[in-house]
Parts: sequence; C-alpha cells; structure tokens
Amino acid sequence: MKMSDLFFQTLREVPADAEVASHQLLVRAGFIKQLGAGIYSVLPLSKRSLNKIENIMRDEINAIGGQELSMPVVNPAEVWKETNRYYEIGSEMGRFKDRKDADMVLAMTHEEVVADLVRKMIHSYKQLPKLVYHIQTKFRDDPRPRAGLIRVREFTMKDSYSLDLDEEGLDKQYKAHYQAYFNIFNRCDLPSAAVLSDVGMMGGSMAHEYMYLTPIGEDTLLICNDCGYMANRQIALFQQPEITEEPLGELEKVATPGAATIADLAEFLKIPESKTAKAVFMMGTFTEGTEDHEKLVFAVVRGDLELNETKLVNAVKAKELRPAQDDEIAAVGASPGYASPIGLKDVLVVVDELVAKSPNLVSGANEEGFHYLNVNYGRDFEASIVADITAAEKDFACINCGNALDEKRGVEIGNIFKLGTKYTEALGANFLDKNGKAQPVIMGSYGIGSGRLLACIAEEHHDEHGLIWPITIAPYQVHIVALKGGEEKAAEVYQQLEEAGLEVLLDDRSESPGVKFNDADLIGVPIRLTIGKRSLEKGEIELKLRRDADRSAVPVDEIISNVLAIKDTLLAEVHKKVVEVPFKAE
RNA sequence: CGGGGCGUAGCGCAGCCCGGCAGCGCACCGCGUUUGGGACGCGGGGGUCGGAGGUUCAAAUCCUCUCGCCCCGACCA
Repeated sequence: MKMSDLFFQTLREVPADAEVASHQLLVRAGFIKQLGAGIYSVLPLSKRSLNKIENIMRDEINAIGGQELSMPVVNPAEVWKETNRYYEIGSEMGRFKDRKDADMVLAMTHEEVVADLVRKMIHSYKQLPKLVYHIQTKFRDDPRPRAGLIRVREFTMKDSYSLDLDEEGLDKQYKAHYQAYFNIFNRCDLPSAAVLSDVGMMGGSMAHEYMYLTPIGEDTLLICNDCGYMANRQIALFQQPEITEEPLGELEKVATPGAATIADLAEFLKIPESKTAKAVFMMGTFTEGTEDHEKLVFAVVRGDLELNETKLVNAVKAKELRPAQDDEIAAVGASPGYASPIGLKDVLVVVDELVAKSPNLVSGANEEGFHYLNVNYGRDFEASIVADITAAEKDFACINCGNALDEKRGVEIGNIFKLGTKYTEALGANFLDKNGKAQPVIMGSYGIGSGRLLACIAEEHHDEHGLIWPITIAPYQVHIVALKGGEEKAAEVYQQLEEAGLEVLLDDRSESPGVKFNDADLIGVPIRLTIGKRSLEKGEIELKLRRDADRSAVPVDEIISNVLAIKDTLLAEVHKKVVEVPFKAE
C-alpha cells in the first residue's frame, strides 16, 4: 500500500479525551475514530490488524474442532424471553420494536440463538459433540465506556459454543479452549493469565477469565507470589485470621453519642475496629418468574473489613444489589449508623463467617446513639445465611499457602464458561440418548473481544514515539520510507517485497523526512527500510527494527532476502511463546 | 444513577470573570524555495462559538433548560 493512497491521518497532538496510552496512540496513528461514546470506526490500518487477530482466533478454534458460522445481531425478543434474560438483563440490552411493533433485541451474546439452532437441528446423541463459533458484532449499552477500545458499547467478539451430551464432553471442550486461548494470546504476543471467576449472569458451574495485567485494568486481582494463586477480587478467597477464644461477656447497652461510623465507634470505645461488627444494607432485586421485586438485604461483616458485593449476590441469589436508602433501612426497624441484626424480624440477614465466629463484638442497638457490647452470634442474633462475604485485600493470607496476597490490576481479555443446560433446558434443546431418552444438550460458551485485544496489545507494545506491533498483528510487516533521491529504488524494492509475499507500506508522500520517520514510529510497523540518496550512494539500504534503537546498512542486492529472513526470525520469536499450559481450576 | 470536568475551524487551545469586529498554533489549498528525524516565505479557504429559550441596544461571554463527550464511583458476560 502506498501511503499517498492510504485512507488515514496521523495526529501530532494527543486528543484531549484520551488518557490511556493505547487509546492515545491508536487515535494518533490513525487506527480508529470515535463516532459516539464507546462507538468507534475501525480505519484501514486497524482493520488489517483486527483481521490478523481474528484469523489467529479462527486458526486456533478450528484446530480444536470449531466450525465457523454467523448468527444475527438483530434477534426477535422471543428467544430471550424464553430464557428469561429479556427480563433479567436491564438497560444494558439494546431493545427496539420493529414495524409490526414486535419486541426486538440487539444481541449481546448468542447463547439463545445457539440453543435455538440446537433445538431445530440436533436430535440425536450421534450428532454430538459439536463446536460452533462466529466472529461478530455485539452491542452492550454499557453505562460507562472508557479507555478507547478497552471498553466500548459496540464491539466484535469471537464467541464459541460447545455442545455436548455429557459433563465429560463439556470438560474436554472446556479444557481445549483453556489451552487454545493461551495460544491465541501468545500468538498476539500478549502475556496473559487465567483466573477462576464469578459465573455472573451467565450461570453455569465453572468459569475462567483471561487477564492481561496492567495498571490501567479495571479488574482487581489478588495474587499469591508464592504458590501462584490468582483470583478476581470478586471471588478471591483467603485464610481467615485466627480467632482468639475468650469467655462470652454479658450483653450490655452503652451510649455512644455521635459514633455513627466504625472509625468513630472504635475511637470512642478505645477498641480495635476488628472488635466491631459492621452493618451494610443493600436492596436486592430478586426475580420470580417474569417479575422483579426488591427486598432489603442486611449484611454483617467485621468492622475492619469490606463487604464483597459479588459474594453477597451469590450468597442470597439476587439478580442485583444496590446500596439501600436510609428510609428503606428504617422501614425494617434498623437505625442507620447504629444498626445491628439484634431484635430484627423478617429481614434477610447475611452474616460473614468471621463475624459468626468472633466473640464479644460491638454492634449497633438499633437506637440512635447506642451500641451493644459483647454481641455474640447464635446467642444474641441469628442469620438467614452465614457465608464468606468479605472482600479479600492485599496482604490477606493466601487460601492455599498462607502467604501475603499481592494486589494487581488487569483487563479481562477473554472468558470461558461451563454453562451446562441452563439455555438448552429453557428452549427445549434436547437430544435422544442411546436409550431413547430426551436429554438437554450441555453447553459451554467462550468469548474474546477482538478490539479490546488489539488495544491491550497496543498497551503492551509501545514507547513514547508510538506503537510497536508484534509481527503477527502489525497492519504491515515492512514500512519503506522513501527519501529524496530514493523514490525510484523505493518503488522497485516495494514491488519486489510484495512479490516475495510481504505486506509492505510505502511512504511515497512528498513530506519532509522528519514527518515520515515520526509517522513510521507512530504506526509501529516492525521492519523499517529507509531508502534515500545518502545510503544508495554507498549501494546500501538502511534497515531498522521498530523496537530497536540501532540501524544497519544492507547492500541493495541483499535487501529482499535479508528482510524475508528477519520476518521469519520475528515470527519464530512469537511462535516460540506458544506453549502448553497446565489446567488450573482452583 | 451519584460526584467532577469539558463542548469555540479537522486537531490542540485562547477569548468567557469584566457583554461590544471570533482569534492563535498545527493541519488543509495555491505559488516558490527546501528534503536523513515533525522545513521556510508569500498568498488563501474553512466557524450558525453543542442546541433551545431568556436578559440586553448588543451574548461565545450573563441566566434557565437541554444534548453530547471525558474522568472517578456505582454497574458490567
């Protein structure tokens, strides 16, 4: 491609609304343009890179038996109503009515459509297992898109769906994806780690998230540098601290004027925060049939620790939680700031395991300005549920080895779910087993967003001058900078390299050398050739790798073979990173 | 949904307090010079100042409403 023909534009200045490096550089280098919040056009340079990412995904999913198909973005709402997700999912789902006033949905994922295909097409155990996938547009009306392509509302995703007749088959396809995903990320030269994750609204029995560790990530991970335990903070487990046994004291009501927060209370009573119990009120949304209703959830955690909302959602099996308003708290007879489960009736009380075990805590008296001393679970109050609902934090003891946990940020670049029969049962997608008995097909679903992956690769591979693409992802493999006196030779080399099967970008614009070099650095093609009078006079062409500072001079008649060899070396370097990863499910 | 910030030429911004010709740099077009790390000279094009309403002789500027974008939080397959 000649740059004089390329549909692109580089920017000298950083766009005012871009904060993270990948966003700034993808915009400056002319890869993407924003249309609206979380909605981007993909320009020719990034389309080429995305095609490469998607071809790597095709390659790896085909290798584990995947068959590519394509399912519609616009879905009739019926199938979503059949699985109930039409009602369960909130405003994140794009909805509209067609001309006949029928409810329509913009697909955010394709379990429903796959299950519909299965019920129409799969009738016998002889047709299983199968693996289908597509690479296609998704729309999720995210409340807060951010960081360029990292989090958007419309995006392209590779999603595959495994179909099996038993758990064993699901396990096999799940593990095949587990490895295939590492292969994909490694071929993109992006370091990644798989962590166990919350199954969330997808349902099912097991899920892993693939994380790219980066400070700009929005997920928090807890990591044990000793044994390798790594988990999303949403579900991270930890060893509970030892409880010192002590004789149970007598329940005693004390005046604690103005001590409405744990910090004030601990200060007022001169006790550590760990000797208090904290009441956290959430309004939970529970779905019954197609109806939602809200109910107060009263969570009790130790005063010095934080509530983990995901653990709480899972413990009470709610659709979602939000903080309760003061009037909602008062409605059940509790007093905000001085609340405790003591004496409350008909309230869903969830007590953290640690609180249940800890003797003689201080807790509210449900009366403004008063607390109880020596509160003990079982004697003074009961719980509807006792569960681990505390958020793990840095320096907590690792669940496996007790080592202090480290905290890091990450971007979720892929996920795999063992779905089970949630969708196939809802849609009646059954097959007849060997005994002629109808069984629901067992599903798994597996996703990678290609745009987010591109952004993460950009985040990982850049410097202050611009992008530094891995050879497998770069929009072009070779960038020729044609300078004065080298135009003819540059055109000739360009043609020869293309004939040799290389992907070449030729800067034939009548710009000054500085502009051309800076644009080359910005765009980040891995191999750069500079062809100008200065080196041609010595019978040489200058060769530079984008990632290296030094340049080398190559005799003109060796340039084609030299560039081919370097391309092969760069490819081999990336492919060497594709290795077997042991499956970890804990 | 809560908190904060910003909307003026393609991009980056000044002007707004204190109302009075809509500006600067880059980019773009023409001519000439220049050509190994974001060249120079001369000439030029491009704006309903996000939108609506109000106050005023007069509004980019003051007031009200509204839309959009960014950041933090909530939320999130």
